[in-house]
Amino acid sequence: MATASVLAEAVDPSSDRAVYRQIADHLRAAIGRERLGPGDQLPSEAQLMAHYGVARMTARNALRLLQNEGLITAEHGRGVYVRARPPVRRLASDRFAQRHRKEGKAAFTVEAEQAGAHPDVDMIKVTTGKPPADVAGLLRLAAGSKTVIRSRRYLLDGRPVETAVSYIPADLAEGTPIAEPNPGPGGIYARLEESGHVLERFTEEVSARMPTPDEARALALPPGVPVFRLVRMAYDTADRPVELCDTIMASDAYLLDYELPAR
Amino acid sequence: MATASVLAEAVDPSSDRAVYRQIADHLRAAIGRERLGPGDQLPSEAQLMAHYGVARMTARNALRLLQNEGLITAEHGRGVYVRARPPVRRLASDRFAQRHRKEGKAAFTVEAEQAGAHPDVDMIKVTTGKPPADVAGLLRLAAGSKTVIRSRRYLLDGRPVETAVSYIPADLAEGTPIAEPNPGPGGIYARLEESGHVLERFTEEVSARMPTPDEARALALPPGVPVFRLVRMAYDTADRPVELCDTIMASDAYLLDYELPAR
DNA sequence: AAGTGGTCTAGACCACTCT
DNA sequence: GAGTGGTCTAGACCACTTT
Repeated sequence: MATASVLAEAVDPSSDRAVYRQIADHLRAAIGRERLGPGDQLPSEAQLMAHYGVARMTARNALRLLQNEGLITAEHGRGVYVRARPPVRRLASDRFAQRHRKEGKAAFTVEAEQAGAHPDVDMIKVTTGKPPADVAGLLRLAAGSKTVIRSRRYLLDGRPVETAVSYIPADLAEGTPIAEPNPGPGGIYARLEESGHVLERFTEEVSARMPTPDEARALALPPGVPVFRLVRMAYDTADRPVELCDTIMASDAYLLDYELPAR
Repeated sequence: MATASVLAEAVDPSSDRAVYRQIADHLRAAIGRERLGPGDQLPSEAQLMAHYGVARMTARNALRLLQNEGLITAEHGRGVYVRARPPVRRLASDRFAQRHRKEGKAAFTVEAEQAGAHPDVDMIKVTTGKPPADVAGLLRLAAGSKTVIRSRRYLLDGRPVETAVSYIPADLAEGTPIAEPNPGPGGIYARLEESGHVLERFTEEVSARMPTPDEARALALPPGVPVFRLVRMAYDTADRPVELCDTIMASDAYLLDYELPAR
């Protein structure tokens, strides 16, 4: 029972600061000072009510605040726990370099195995159709042009960490394994290079925001965990964009590494 | 009054989905379909109560859900509004390239003016002292070594968007303008290069999470807006790390651009 | 003064988990 | 069955903004 050690203080009812914020401050401090570590159980709502002499909603508001800060997760019927940070996957800036592709594996697989984790891909769906207007523009497609659309979800040790949708111009993809659920060894980049579209560079555009309800479901995200959105474009040696990949990632599972030029 | 047009539907009390979630779904859909655009006012709590026949907490819970998704902001005494997305600053991957520095301006200033915004820096604090252990390790400092610690906050058109703390090994910085609040034209990178530490490359490590209360205050963040954390390291031509910069950025104000090698 | 959101109380019933 | 969190009601008083 973590209760006694955590709740040494009482709230100051004369303070300007709302009572539920003061309770949250106490708990946050306990987590920060590591009196409460990842996975530890917090006092129950009933214990908070008794200890601070407050109504249930006040105790709940304190907990909700911490939940939205990403510090704790509530488990129905079990209790409230300090959020256990999942192992972080470090994405190196050279992860799409040709040398990694040569070994016949896709980038996700190579990296996961290096990290000693079991990679998996599910919810694979491959179709052909007109992409959204902004995607068509970025791929410099003529009006009405179609793309192969590949969507899938990546899992690490069974935990979903990333969903991605790729758009490849139909003239590069149709009739090739790129339009099949399994694009073969090395992934679609290997196929593109085989057909003469050697890759020259990638651009990546990173943003962060809270997930939509759909995204939270697909990635099994608890409250308080934002997502990264990565929009990556692949260019061939003729500087033609040959793929746009729109990715949503659980931000607590990733650390993105980049290298910047100094000249 | 947006009310009538927005609240066409009623909740299904027999549904498994909680009533407040159903109300949130309605409002979210109205925002998504652009029946409610940025800056538009949502129905008040009283209006939601009357329309759906629910208690106040139920209406509030619906609004809180949307607030935590970053879709709306509540303004005490005024009402609840669709969040107006601030203009986004695009950070190019070559923003620290030497050629930008040559003009005698710091990276933040150059970029802001290009975007037609008024840049500002405040809360500048420069000290000398022992850095945190992880920082010392990354800078490859001997035990007990000191650094110049430069912390500041950046504003764009008056809105705080970023706080940053730089650590520069004391042997490179002490007695130079780097240890002064104003490091002179071109910023600290120009000073480092003048003293023979020509910059070769930067690494940048990007993560995202919800802000701490301190960070939310410093960046004036409403609920539902995550932060980026950028840890940048600068290396000179001898591959010595000459600076570590730890940055917290309002994620709704930034879009990070990177370029990745394909070989 | 009227309307808005912010905080708080004191209950109720429910669904889930564990023993 | 006991304990946990999830939802919901029906009130109250307050602080802030606008008219």
